[in-house]
Amino acid sequence: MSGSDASASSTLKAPPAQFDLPKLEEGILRSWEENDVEGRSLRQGAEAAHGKGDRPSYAFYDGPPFATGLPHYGHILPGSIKDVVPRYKSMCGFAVERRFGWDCHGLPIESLVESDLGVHGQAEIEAYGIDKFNAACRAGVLRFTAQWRQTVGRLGRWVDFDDDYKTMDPSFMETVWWVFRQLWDKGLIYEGHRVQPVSPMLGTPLSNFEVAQGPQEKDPVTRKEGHKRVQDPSVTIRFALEDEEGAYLWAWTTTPWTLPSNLALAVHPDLTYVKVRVVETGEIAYLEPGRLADYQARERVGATEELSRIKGKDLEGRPYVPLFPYFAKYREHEDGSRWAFKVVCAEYVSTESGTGIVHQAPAFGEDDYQVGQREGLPLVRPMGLDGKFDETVPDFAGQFAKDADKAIIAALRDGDKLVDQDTLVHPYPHCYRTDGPLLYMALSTWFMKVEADRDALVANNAQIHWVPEHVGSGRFGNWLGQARDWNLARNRFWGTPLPIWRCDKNPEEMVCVGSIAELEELAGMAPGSLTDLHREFIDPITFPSAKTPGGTMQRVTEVFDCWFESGSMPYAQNHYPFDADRKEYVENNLPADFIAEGLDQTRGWFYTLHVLANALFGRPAFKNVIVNGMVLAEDGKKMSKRLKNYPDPNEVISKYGADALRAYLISSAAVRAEPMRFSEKGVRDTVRMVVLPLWNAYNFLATYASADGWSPQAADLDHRPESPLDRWMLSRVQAFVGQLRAELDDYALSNVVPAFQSVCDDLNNWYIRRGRRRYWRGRDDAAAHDKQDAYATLFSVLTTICHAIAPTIPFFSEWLYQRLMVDTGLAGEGEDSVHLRAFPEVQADRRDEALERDVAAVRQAVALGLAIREREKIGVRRPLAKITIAAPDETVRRAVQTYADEILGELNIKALDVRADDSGLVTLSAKANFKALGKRLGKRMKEVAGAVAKMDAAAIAAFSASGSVELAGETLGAEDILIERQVSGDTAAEAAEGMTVLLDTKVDDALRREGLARELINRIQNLRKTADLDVSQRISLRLRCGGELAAAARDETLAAMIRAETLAESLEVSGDEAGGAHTHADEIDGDNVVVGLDPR
RNA sequence: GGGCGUGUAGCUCAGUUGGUUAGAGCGCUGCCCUGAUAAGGCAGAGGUCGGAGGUUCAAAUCCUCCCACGCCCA
Repeated sequence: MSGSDASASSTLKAPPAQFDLPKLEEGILRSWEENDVEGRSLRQGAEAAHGKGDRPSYAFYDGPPFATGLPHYGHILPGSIKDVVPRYKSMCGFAVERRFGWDCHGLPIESLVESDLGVHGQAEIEAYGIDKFNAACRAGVLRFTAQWRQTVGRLGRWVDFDDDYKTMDPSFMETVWWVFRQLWDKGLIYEGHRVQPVSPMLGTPLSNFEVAQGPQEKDPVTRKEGHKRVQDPSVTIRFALEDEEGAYLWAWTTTPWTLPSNLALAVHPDLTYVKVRVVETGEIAYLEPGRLADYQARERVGATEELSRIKGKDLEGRPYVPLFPYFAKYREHEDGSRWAFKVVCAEYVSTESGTGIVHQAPAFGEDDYQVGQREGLPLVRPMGLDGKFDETVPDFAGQFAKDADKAIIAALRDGDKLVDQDTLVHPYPHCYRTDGPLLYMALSTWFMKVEADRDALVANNAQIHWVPEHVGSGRFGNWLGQARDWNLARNRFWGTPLPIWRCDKNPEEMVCVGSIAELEELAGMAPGSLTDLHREFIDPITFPSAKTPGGTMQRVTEVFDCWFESGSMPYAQNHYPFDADRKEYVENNLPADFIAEGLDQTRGWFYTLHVLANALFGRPAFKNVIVNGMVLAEDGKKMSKRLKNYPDPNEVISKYGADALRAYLISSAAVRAEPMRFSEKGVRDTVRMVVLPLWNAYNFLATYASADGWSPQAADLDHRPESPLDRWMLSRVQAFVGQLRAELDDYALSNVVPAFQSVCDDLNNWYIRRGRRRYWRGRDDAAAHDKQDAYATLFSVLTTICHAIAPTIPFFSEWLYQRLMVDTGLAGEGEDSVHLRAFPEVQADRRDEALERDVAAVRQAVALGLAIREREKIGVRRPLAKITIAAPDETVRRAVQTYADEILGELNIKALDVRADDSGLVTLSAKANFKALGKRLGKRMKEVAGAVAKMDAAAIAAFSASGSVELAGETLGAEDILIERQVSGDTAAEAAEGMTVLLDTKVDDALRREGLARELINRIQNLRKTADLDVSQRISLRLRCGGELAAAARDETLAAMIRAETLAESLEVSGDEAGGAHTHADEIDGDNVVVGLDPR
């Protein structure tokens, strides 16, 4: 990328003074653009999809978002996941096709266009013209694609927007037809009814989405959206039993307009009903006794006399006289058996309201419809979508259903069929557009059979690797287990039309068209003349019936549920099977290797992909899926544009950087499908905790390498260094690479960033911290080869980490790669980006687990030593004479002995004493091992535990020696008692698992003076820093001080140390003057000191 | 109403087949260290483990009910 820079030196450049991640990222974006880096990566995938290239393909499906809104965190989170995995797989040698997709059809855009045009509902749209309406949808649907491309690109996501797929493309739509035709041929498609909410004023059925958009008055009781509290009639009607003279069934309804369509009465099979005589009128009635009491309590019914009790199921089948004459023909089948107007059983009948006997109009309620289907009742729907009664109900013909309520009630009263009339205020769904009440009615629609194939769906699901696992086995698995047939059709306009042509003379005769060519042939059109499959082009196409003389085949009016289109995406994005070029690719890459979407897609895209792949190919649609949880606002609420309770994603990226946002998101609970609270502070902290440590490490290397003129090109980077510190760090990095590979191979993204932070911590706070002096030596130093090792090791460690983290933080890793490999001329042909390189392999021969354990022991000893110094208030600058480390484990003892210099240097101590026995340092106490003893002892546990706790030093010693003890009548073995070590409060000691550390806190004159010398060095270094001197600047130094400080500064050895540490070529100590270009006055142990220095 | 999750320190989260001082990181406070670091080290404060019952010698963990939040379905 900077290959054009002819003057590129092979040494590392000094690091930039400022760390500005967003700015750095924008530079990387430009260089990716200039050098076609993203394009080269994407083309590898595209080539594989066309059967070219030599890389094995890794199939990734990108789920299409609706393009009608702007991208938000609900897209950015899965977008990040969808970038990390393909980048990783690309670095692992696969070709990953990554095509962006757009969901173009459906309600979101239709609703927007309805608003824009001010045209609402089926009738208005048809009057306006489907062609014009669809043209407006087409023109508007991609209005935000530029913003999407900008945000997704800025996020660093590599995905092909040029070769994207759109569900409105003719090629996509043709494959949807093909998919449907396959289902048709397999006999999986049937015509049926579904009860749907209808807005009568719009003359249109509404989707659940539209219903929920209704009046925003959230009902305080049901808390249902889209409902509004209205007053409705509440009527109780008597139905005369045919088989019992003078006896009636009392039923209740709030929708009198459905009574003309009554076909049955439902009772709960297990409820008990009473037969009573109303004292006042002598009428005999059946109903549920609790409900009767309620009517009586409200004084709607007078006193009654109970005659008998009967179970609901014993009422089943009893015939009654039709309430109205209109559909009395359904009373009996042709064979004379009872058909309608009888009592049926239904579990859903409740006793919360009404009479316990429910009026059934199968065309006007979901429950009624189900009961009607089960009982074989006819479907009677005496009105169209406009809600007006037709001629089959002559008394009310032309009246709107709700308006007819009054007349119907009056008719019932006149016929003496009304027991009670009241009103009721209750929540009822209303139209989001017209504000009028919705009517539920059974409408004809098209279904795909799913229920029959549940077993196969479940079996195929077992092959899918779900992350997290519980979504697959729980939510998704349960859903499959009770899957219902899929209503595929919508009475809408902007969608892929159902390719069914029906004969106008014989509705039974249908043709399902599976391709454009087939339709052209049927309709006698010139091949290639049909270029668009939307309704305005397809609906007018008719052709003569092949079976019914004089019949004309006309398309049914419905379009597909847009979920059917997105579920067809694996085939449709490749124009399968029509595109010969990609046919094989599609077949070879089913199921896909990987998809990722949000938890809300469980019943959405995940489901439709699965159902269609199962129906078409008998296979699952994907092998691995990461399900992310929902991103909530910081307050735990849903993110809401209206409430503005979250920061704009573009602003967050330009403020903190995309790498920070990505790292933050993919480390969150959301990648385990749990909800996460998005916090801007979290992103900010991620810069500091994830990106900066790596920058700091590079900064260190670059600072010294450029000062030293060290060149990685001249170095032997494969050299096996001798220093244990180097070997440890190299081993540590191999462990990191292995861990990252394991996590990524398992699609467990949430652990990637913590593993990276951990290795950076070891790099910065142990490897560099302990090794920094190795980089200070001059060129001619006798230990020059050690310095070479130090540079080479640090360089190779940074390079490896840079590659391994590249999929996660693509920008900073690219920047680092440019500095380490490209600027220095190490990158070869085609290696100009880290993202075109191979992911690091684990080099097992560089792993040294024993060494890693040793270093862990050393670091523990240091931590304990620092804790003691803290408690004893002895700063680390003050040297101490001796540290004693007691450890029973021999390998630990050998480790601290071997790396004694590290411990002594880090803790500023002169001598180390290692021993096995810590008996002089700690007191021992005994505790029962509950886990081991609990099961065995049961109730005696408490008593024995008490006895163990009381063991004294002698008893513990005896137990340690023999490995067994008798307590409270129980024989306890070595496993049953835990010995705990505790240092006594008055010794300078600390104990931890397997190790006890003691410091000798006695300070003699020599130690004290050395401590003072180090204090002086500290003041001088601080002054150098405030004076902003270069780290290699030589100085001359003057100190004004007296007493012990002067004695320390005049001591020959200590003075040499001061000069060496501070790069002082001269050192004067006087009692009065300490002038110079830079001076600083301070106090050490109560004595004044003035430091003066001049650059030389 | 149903299904699936979630609820542990101010924040983000660990917490193994139930096992006895409930942990980490961040933040806060104090001290220390600094010849790379925008850092770092050591410690401290901070918890009715959502609530109530129950099982058990022993419950954050198992059971029941309830509450809150999220997604999906009705």
